Amino acid sequence: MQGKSNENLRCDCSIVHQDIVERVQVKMPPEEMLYDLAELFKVFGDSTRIKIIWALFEEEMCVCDIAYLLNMTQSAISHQLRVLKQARLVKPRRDGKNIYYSLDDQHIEEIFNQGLNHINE
Amino acid sequence: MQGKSNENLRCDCSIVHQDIVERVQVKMPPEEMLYDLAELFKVFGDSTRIKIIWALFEEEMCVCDIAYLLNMTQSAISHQLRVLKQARLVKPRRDGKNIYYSLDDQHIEEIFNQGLNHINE
DNA sequence: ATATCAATTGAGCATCTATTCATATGTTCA
DNA sequence: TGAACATATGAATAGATGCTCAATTGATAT
Repeated sequence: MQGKSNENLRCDCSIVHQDIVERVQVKMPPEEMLYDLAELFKVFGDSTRIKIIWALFEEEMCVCDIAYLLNMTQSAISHQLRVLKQARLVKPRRDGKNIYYSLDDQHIEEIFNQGLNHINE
Repeated sequence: MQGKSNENLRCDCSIVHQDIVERVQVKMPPEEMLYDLAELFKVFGDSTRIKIIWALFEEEMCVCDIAYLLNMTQSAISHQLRVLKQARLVKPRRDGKNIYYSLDDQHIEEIFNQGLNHINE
């Protein structure tokens, strides 16, 4: 009988492979890092944002252009750009009345390509 | 005056950079592909699933072990494994009463590494 | 100043999601 | 066969999320 000694654990299994768990445990990155990673992927986990990013692979665009391209309201796009901006994935540049957005990260394209590799295999 | 000719568009801007939009438009991958990509990242966009995957980087584990490692109920883990299984990211192997899960994809680690590059820059 | 236009912002709402709880399935062993 | 255990599954629920609508901010030009 191993596991769940006196600690308040939520797993109710009676037998745990203690050796395996401990080996894995020491390899796990800090909680916060894994949380941040999930937050980043959450940003990628929406097709509107994916489309925006993909469009910006090509060249910078203003909010209005993106809304037109995706046939969505400018408000919806603006909300999504805020999410992308907070994740440091895009950056704005003002030019008169327009605000042009461009990609602010070099890793995105590689991440997307690997994602497509998974989908297409 | 460009844009929104007779089509039923949702963008209410009066001036759209038609040339830019058209150039980007032809470069955009098919809608379905972008949707699938978002679906994949959605799976990565949860810290519980991130933790499960990271644990499985090390070695295969049974449901019970994962629950113990992450201090969560076995039911919660099982639900999440189902999501990962449907996304073809993990695969099960039965051994007696236990079901051992392991990673079913080579691209995941690269995707995660690029994600961490973004976070740590 | 005032009108106009692009973009942002906040509230409201419908939808989705992760977990919990209870129950079912499937395997082993006596 | 039946008891014990590991896992899966379905319903219920609280919290998150993406869009809409209305109002606001900020810039330009007359």
